Formats: sequence, C-alpha cells, structure tokens
Amino acid sequence: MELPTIRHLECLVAVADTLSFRRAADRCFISQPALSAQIKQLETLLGLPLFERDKRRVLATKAGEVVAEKARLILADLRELSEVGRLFRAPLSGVLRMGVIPTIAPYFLPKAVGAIHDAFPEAQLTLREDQTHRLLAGLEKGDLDVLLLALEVELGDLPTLPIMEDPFWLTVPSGHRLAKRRRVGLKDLNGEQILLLEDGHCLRDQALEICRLAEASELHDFRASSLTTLVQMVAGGMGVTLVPEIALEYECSPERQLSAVPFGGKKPKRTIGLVYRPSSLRRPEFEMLAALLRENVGPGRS
Amino acid sequence: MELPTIRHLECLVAVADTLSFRRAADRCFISQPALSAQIKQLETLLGLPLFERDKRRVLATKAGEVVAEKARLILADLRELSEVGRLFRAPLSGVLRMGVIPTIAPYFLPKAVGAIHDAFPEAQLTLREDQTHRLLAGLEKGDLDVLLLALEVELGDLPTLPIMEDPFWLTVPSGHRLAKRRRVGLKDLNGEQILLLEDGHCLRDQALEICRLAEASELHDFRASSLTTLVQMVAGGMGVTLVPEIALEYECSPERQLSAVPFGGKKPKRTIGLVYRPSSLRRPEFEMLAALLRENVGPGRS
DNA sequence: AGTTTCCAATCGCAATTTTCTATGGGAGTG
DNA sequence: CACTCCCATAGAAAATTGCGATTGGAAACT
Repeated sequence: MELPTIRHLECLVAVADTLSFRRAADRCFISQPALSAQIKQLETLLGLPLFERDKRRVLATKAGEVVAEKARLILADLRELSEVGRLFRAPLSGVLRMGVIPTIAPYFLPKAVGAIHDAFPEAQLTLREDQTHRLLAGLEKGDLDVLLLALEVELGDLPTLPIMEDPFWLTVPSGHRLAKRRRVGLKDLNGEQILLLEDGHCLRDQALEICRLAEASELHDFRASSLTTLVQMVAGGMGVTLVPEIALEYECSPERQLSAVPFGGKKPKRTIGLVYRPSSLRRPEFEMLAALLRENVGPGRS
Repeated sequence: MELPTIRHLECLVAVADTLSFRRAADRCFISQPALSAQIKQLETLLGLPLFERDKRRVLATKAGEVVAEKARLILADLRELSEVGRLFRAPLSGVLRMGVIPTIAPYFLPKAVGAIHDAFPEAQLTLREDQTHRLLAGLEKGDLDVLLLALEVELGDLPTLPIMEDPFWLTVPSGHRLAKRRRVGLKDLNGEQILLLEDGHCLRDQALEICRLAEASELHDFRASSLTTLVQMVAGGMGVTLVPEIALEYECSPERQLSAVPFGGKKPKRTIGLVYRPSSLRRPEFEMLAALLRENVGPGRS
C-alpha cells in the first residue's frame, strides 16, 4: 500500500484553497505541470477524482474536500513536528501566534507583552484579536498556537492553563443609587437595566448568565461593540454594566462620571487563561508562558 | 522552511520501535545505509540528535521519543487519508479493526459478525478482545479503527454511537431468597455479598457503583476473570452477581442452579455502542455499522 | 590473543522520481 | 479573429533516493 507524500498533500491543499492549478503551483513554488502531475498521481493513488476540471474552472469534488481537510491537519501536525528542534534548544524562541479576545487584549496585553519580551527576548509574538469562536477555529486549523481566553466558555477537551481570576465589578453612573456602596450583591441588581456587548463576545454571555441569576434585565437594542463604548453608555445614564477588574483602571476612571463597585459574597468572575491544542508539542512552552504571566500580570491593580 | 518527508517519519518510527538501524532498515524494505541517511537528514533538518549511537546499542534521545510519538500519529492519519478512496467507492469494504471488551464480545459478536458479513460482504473484520483502557490506547495509536464498549466509562471527547441498552439482571443461586421474585429493586441487594470481576473490567466498576447505591458489599478475595467463572461461583452459593442481559441466555440457564431476576423501577444498565477517533474519516461507515447493529442485535432475547 | 560477528557510517554509482521548458487545445473576451 | 487564461501532455534535465562495497569499532566466541 503506497502512501501519499507530503508534496501530494501540499499540492492538494494549495489547489483546494485557490481552486486554480496555476495559482496553486505558484504557491508551491513549482511549475504548473509539476503540480498537475502531483494531483494526478494522488488521484490515481486514492482511486478517485479530487477535482473536476471543467475547462473553465476547477471545482473540488466531495472527496477532494474531505481529503484536503484532513491533509491540512496532517500538514499542520508536520509543521509542528518540524519545529521541535527549536523547542528543545530554546524554549519560547521563534514565532508564537497568539489569539486574544477583545475584552482581554487591551487591558492584559500591555503588561503581558512587555513581560514576555523581557523574559524571552527570542520570542516573536504575533497577536490576533477576535471573538472566542473564531479564535478556536483558528487554533483547530493550526493558524494559531495558543489562545488567551476566558476559560468559562465551552472548550471541549482543549487543555487550559489558568492565569488569573478576573472578578466583575458593577459599574454605574456617578449619581446612581448604588454608586456610593462599598459592596454590592447579586440581589442589588434586581430590576436594573444592564447594558451588554454585542453577540459573540463571551463576556456578553457571562454577563447574561449573571443577569439571569440576579433577575436583572438586559437593555435591548443597545449592544455595544466594545467595553469602551459600553461604559460610555453607562456614563450617559442608560443603565449599568459589569466590567472585568482588569479593565477598570482603563475604562472606569471617576472623572468619567462612573463608579465601580466590587461584589461582595460570591463574586461573579471570569478566569483568564491559555488554551492550546491537545496535540501540541509546545505544552512545556505554554506552561512557562502561563507561569510568567501569572507572576507578571496578577498584582497589577492598585 | 523544509518539512520532513513521509519516509523520514517512517524511518524514524522504525528505528524508535526497533532501536536498531539494521532491523529498522529491514522493516522499511530499504538498505541500512539508506536508512542511516534518512535519519541523519532528519536530524539535520530538526537541528538535534534523535538517537544516541552508542557503538553498542541505539538509544532514543528525549527529543527522539517525542518526535517519534508525533510521527506515529501523523503516519496513522496519513494511512487513514489514503484509504479515503475505498471509503467513497465502497463503504465498509476492506479491513475494519474492531476492539471489543470481554463482557460484550462472546454474547454480542456472534450475531453482530454474521450481520456484518451479510450486509457488507466486502468487510474484513479484525477483532481484538481486551479491556477498555487498552482498547482506548489502541484506538488512540491507530492500531484499531473502532471499539465496541460500554459507553458509561469516561471517554473524553471521543465520539460515540449508541447501539443498545443492556440492563443488568440480578443472578442468584436457585435456592436464594430472591430467586423466585419477578422483580428486584436496589434495596433488595442490601446486605448481599456481591461477586465481581477482576480489576480492569468496566463491568466491575459499574457493578461496584451499583453496590454503593444499594449498600451491598463486595465479596473480597474472589475476583473472577470472566463472567462464566463469575456465575459458576454464584451457582456454588458464594454470593450473587449482576449479569448483563445479553449474557443471560449463555451464562444463566436454569439447569445451572441459577436464577436471573430483572430489576424493577430504575433499572441499572449499561449502554453498548461504538467509539471512534474524532479525526476519523470513516464516521459515515461507523454510522452505517451502528445502524446495522441496532437492527440486528436488539431483538435478540427470547 | 585472535577471530568472528554484528552494527552503523561513509562513499561512489545507479535507478527512480520530480521538475522544468516547450507546446497544444479549449474557452472565454474584446 | 486575435488575445488571454487555463490545464494537460511530452521529453529532457535535475534532484532525490537507494544500493553495494567498504571501513572501523565493539562485543562474543575459540
């Protein structure tokens, strides 16, 4: 039984991605006939057509799509394997592609990036800011190496490394009935109009859950696209909201007519941590990274 | 960035398995110098030594082990990919390596294998009988394609296809106080000595859990290695046990001085089903297989 | 001690595979 | 109808891979 070669898979994926033999050939840095030959070989090997050449456009067959999908995974694994040398020689050197959610990135990264750069000068950090579900897709596909998320979301069996807990603070307009309180409880939220982020943010889902527990209600038709917008709406008196502690000093300064009040008792919170692929060989690196971040971003609030 | 080739990985795995360049070369059907060259290339590519050649024996370095492990996974994925042609042309033809646990195999397989053979004459079924944890390891490594297990065990995120529920029956010696009952409940077990299988059988763990609920106690120092042994011990009057329904007609015939009584109310049971790798491309086949088994083994008890 | 045996590394040459350039033909485009 | 774009084919060139022969070192046997 003959196995396909790596080049077969590379060519296959290139054609599946570009739907063009010529562009695929360019991407593989080989001539177009060479690529045609590879695809043909692979089709012979598998005993099926992978693409319909329609004299006009190229279309992947069902089998082509399935095989290309699998091939992408294999290639990602292989790339990871080929990086193992760097991992053993110098942990956390080289490119590290990290995905971060928008409700963590602006508050957490300034300190984090600095700490990483100081501790691992060899590391080349590439950041992508996006919502949890898209980051997870990127991680799965191998486009990203590690994610920085709120670990409360459903992660399947992805391994996680918690870094810190991040309690939510209730943020209200300065003149609000709760503005002067030292502590609030969930019951205090009863009847409040709570402003939330737009769909897709995990922070929105967590806050919604808290609303449910507190019997507070969401203010509809007012979904903010960022925490900054959100607190501005609160300052404008449209309602109250929940702000993660790491965002407080940036978003809720008193001069903005805002007061932030911590929760007493059972504090609602999120857990910030790293997420990576279970098959990743870089787990030791990620553990070092998590340890570093735990030390350097925890005691950040005054 | 250069990627390793398939052959690199095959050679690496062969050497890691055999710890001998010569035997590895034989296994790869190439000459020893060719294999040496491959390993050397790979070491250059990764930038680290994978094996310590000790002039006497070959020893894998830490990196070598890690890389070989990953390589095995990649090769397994690749083999799966290369079988996709068969999958698309003729589902369930070719070799299907199935793992089955000992408390299912003898009772379930006779009907199942017949049904599979009738419905898919092209299928070449290879069976391995072993305990759950070893089967899972084999599935993970790619030695097995699909498992037939009791789905109550911890399976991580492995996908499952339930086939049938298999209630437990209480099996007692003919003269036992419960022998003539039409139904028993968990409370009836209170105070009974329950005989169990030896460690490692998932059926043992499930029965133990039931003991716990029923406040029955396990009879120590008497762990049977098979259900057959177990019921013989029951027939000998050493205690009672739980027998899965599918095993009843084989194990608990009345002439053996045994009575089997079903549970009433909330019946303790196990669920028999298929388990496969999440990355498997053969899911459609497994679904067909599960459907077939559901139809053909369910209404089997008289 | 001497000899045999076993193992892996090296070298040069041969076989195979891969890729390239050149070319052809179909199908849209202006 | 000329032009362009695209994929397939063909034959030659280049690269890769593999083999046999050989070397050198370390144990095992005589």
